[in-house]
Amino acid sequence: MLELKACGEYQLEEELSSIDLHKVLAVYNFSFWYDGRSSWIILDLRDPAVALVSTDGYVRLYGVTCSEDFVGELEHVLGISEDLSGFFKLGAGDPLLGEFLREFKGWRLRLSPLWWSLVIGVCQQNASFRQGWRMLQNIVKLLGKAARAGDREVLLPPGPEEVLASASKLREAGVGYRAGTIVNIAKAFSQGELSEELLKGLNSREAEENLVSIRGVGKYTARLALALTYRKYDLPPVDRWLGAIIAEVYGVEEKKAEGFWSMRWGEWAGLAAIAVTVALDAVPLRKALDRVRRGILKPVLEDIPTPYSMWRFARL
DNA sequence: TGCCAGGCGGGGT
DNA sequence: ACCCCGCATGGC
Repeated sequence: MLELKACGEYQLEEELSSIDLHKVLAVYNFSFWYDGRSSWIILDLRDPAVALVSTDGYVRLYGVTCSEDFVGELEHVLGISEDLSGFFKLGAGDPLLGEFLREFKGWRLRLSPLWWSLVIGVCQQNASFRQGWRMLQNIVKLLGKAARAGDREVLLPPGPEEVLASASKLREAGVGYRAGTIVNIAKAFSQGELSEELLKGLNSREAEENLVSIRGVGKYTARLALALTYRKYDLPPVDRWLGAIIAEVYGVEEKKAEGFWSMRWGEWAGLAAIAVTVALDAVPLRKALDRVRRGILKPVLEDIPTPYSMWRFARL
């Protein structure tokens, strides 16, 4: 098994004054990474490194090789120094997100490696929230790699190489025809055509252009990945679900929803798009429209998996 | 049991 | 620039 060395422990302090770590760790997390008290955070998949972060701010760092950069990298992944004041100001009183933003002021989006963000996007294609996250759970369980961090064990998502080495297992994970796209992405990484560093310096347009050149990766998947990996929020991933909700709430035509959303949220449009999925518990479109009409605009469901509650469910 | 769902690409017009 | 269809899979 992969052995990760203990690379140090420390307490997050002043950074936490405005952060609600439970919300940061709970949103879009799996039960095998977060148990309500502490969560595994992936710092690096290539040269594996993880952090175990408790809701009280205590941090343990582990890696195949230790690096001074782990502390800064963790802060980046958790978003604890991200200044969202402009976002919250812009969202105050918004008919769709206003209430959610008041309650989730301490939430920050956790980042994923580019490779994994793209897989997340692909699994959302033409599937319900629940089916998509079940695929991801299956991929980690069937193809992931176990690592020992100190006296604990952690399951890491497969990297591109692991996926290429056992691509047939993708079908077992229930991803259907998406398997081809995931393999295409894995090849792009493996052959060096694509890397997280490569896109970092590009603006969102250029990065999107680069990503959609992979067969099976379109605008939605590319933009979701830009938000989930780089906090590039200026190009929002607006799918049919969000488009229909925007049309309902703001009274615009569905085909103009994306343009409206970009205008409304500016540099925060991508984060706002993701926030809507959390606020509405990612329920299927009909129910989401119904909730919007009834004004239920923050997470309320506990008994079924939702973006905010899925960490409680061993099986999605 | 048949639909059909946070997309996508390829084919039409 | 649109519009429309098929697509693997699993849940309702």
